[in-house]
Amino acid sequence: MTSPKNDKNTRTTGRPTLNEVARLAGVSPITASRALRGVSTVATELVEKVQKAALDLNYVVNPAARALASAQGHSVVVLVPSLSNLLFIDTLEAIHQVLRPKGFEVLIGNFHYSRDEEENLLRNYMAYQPRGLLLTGFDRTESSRRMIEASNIPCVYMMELDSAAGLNCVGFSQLAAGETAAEHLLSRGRKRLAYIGAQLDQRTLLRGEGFRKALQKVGLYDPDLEILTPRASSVGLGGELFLQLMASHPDVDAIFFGNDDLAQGALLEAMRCGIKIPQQVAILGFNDLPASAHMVPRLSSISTPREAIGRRSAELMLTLLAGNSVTKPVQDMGFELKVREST
Amino acid sequence: MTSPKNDKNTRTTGRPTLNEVARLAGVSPITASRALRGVSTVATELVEKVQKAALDLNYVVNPAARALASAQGHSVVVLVPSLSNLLFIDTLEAIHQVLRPKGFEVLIGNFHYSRDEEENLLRNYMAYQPRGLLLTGFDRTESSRRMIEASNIPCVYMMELDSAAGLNCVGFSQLAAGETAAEHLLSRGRKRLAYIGAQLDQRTLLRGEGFRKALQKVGLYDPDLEILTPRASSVGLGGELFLQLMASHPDVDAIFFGNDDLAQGALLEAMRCGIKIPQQVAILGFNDLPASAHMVPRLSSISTPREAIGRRSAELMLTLLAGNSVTKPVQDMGFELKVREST
DNA sequence: CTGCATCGAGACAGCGCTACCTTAGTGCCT
DNA sequence: AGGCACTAAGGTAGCGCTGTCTCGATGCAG
Repeated sequence: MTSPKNDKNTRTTGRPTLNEVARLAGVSPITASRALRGVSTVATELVEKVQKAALDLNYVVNPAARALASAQGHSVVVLVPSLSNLLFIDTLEAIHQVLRPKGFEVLIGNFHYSRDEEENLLRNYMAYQPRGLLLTGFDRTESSRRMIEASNIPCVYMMELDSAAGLNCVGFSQLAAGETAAEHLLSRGRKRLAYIGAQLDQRTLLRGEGFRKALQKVGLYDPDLEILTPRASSVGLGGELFLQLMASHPDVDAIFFGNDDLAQGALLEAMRCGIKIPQQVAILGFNDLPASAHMVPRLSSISTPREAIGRRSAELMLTLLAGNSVTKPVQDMGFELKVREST
Repeated sequence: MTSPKNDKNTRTTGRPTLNEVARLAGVSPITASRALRGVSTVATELVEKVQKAALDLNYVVNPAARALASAQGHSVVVLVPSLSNLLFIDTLEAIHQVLRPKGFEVLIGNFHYSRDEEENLLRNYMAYQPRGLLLTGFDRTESSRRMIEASNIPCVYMMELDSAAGLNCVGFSQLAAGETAAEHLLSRGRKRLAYIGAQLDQRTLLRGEGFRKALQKVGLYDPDLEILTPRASSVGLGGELFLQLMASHPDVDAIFFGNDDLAQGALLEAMRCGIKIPQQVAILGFNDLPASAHMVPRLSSISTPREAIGRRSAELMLTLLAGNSVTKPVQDMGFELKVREST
């Protein structure tokens, strides 16, 4: 409508191009390109002129052309194992918050806790020539690993720590979290401690391992008091497994759940059958989901820095992309035990 | 490592190109292009040869080059108002499930219930020349509307229905849902019915309006029994508003909450202060979140077809993109009242 | 006043793919 | 048998942008 030249040529986008910006600013296209990208070798005066021209024309770069010309996309790929629990949403949100203002497109892939699906996503997203990869944990197929290696794309691993391999990672020690859980329950004088975990990803297993080790140290570990299932974590499942455990082992006096939704389900089921929490059984959750503090009784939990991990990972990625050296490749964001009524 | 030619030219991606595929298949690049895109004018025999060559070389198209040459991206933009409650996750997941196998990239934008932010996202994503837009609801800025109009990009509106404007939309009647809520509570013999809504987006307001109309019809509407707050919906907030309402209007005997997390918070708070649900107050939620069926007492709720809306919206988009005519632009996916213990 | 290093700006070419037009090949009608 | 419509494949030329090289302008030492 408002466009003055209504060419019949359909191959153009119709949107203003860098050439037009350059013409309006009275400089060469190259200079306009550099000015808009903030390349330092352009005179301040020209930069301003170009920026004004771009604004006037309502110019936005064509990412496809840019990617093609520079053989590099302007995106960062984030792969998470799940979206359907809230865990990774906070992290994703924080990543967006950091990366978008810097002009990076965030491509989200959900691999549903499947290594093969992650490999597939990785293969597909590589076509976009992303500038960076933000991955969850270290557990992946050999092919995935090779692809990452071969691509030479900077990579940050989230959620777990692994100081050995010299990778960039931002997270907390899942092992230590499990230990802390056990120590807290032990400090309450409990003797028969159980661990219930679902959705057996690497992190859930590590937590369980930490928990087990702490119990073994004081000679209170009983393998019968460990329920691990690959089923997806949910409130309903938590209630179910809780009842199952209480039926088979009525003497249990404390349970650590691998995720808060499981623990919440247990609290609700306990209320339904009149099991007193924490008098008969202490219940400890993990992740400190928003509802946990409001449960009856209020659920003790280990709060995880999901938002901070996302933010820090993204910032670390920016550092890597800027080519700056990374002083601390392994960033332990810690966790916090929230003691409430259920323990 | 395995690459035979290690050119010093850094501008290339290093990945195999269509030209190499064509050469290996013994056809021209353009034929290879057509073969891989499934253009029908290529002989079956050649298509097979090209596909084999592509497979052998592990060829993946360069999306940037494709987008540049065809002046069209291969992405579909989805804009949702929030990720932090689970509502839109199911929908997004379903959209992915439909669109990714067809080769479309799904670009997700979260506009945090802000019209301005939506406009911003829209403007940014337009640069990617998306093939389609999946938007939430009809409430947006005039600029956004114009941008959508001017872009000429097919658009599907999710979550609400609007038969008047001739737009493609997939959802359910928020108004009818509010009415159903009121009718259900009235059928339980309740006389003092309240509505508590947070995060006042268009849909929450419409639900409230339906609820109000149904009450007005039977002369039981009392504006004092309506709490609306722009604060974000959460379990904690639900408990808070519930207490506030019970303090100011102890005679309330039924509450419809605009979202399940609010209702869950109310149930928990009620238990804490010994308010009997549903004897003293009936509580009805909305969206039927996973935990609701496990609350104590089990929460009655209106179940919304979030997954189906996503799937159907994506399918509708595929129809539009294929250039096929749409027989039913307005698709009512309905909702379902789940009667449980809390009413 | 000349020569050299330094720096800012432009010319050129090409990234990998596809739209458009052209050409070669097929069968079918007159 | 010749001409025609039609189909299948290829040639050509860009899409909009940026890497690389080149060139002119500037500043300073000799």
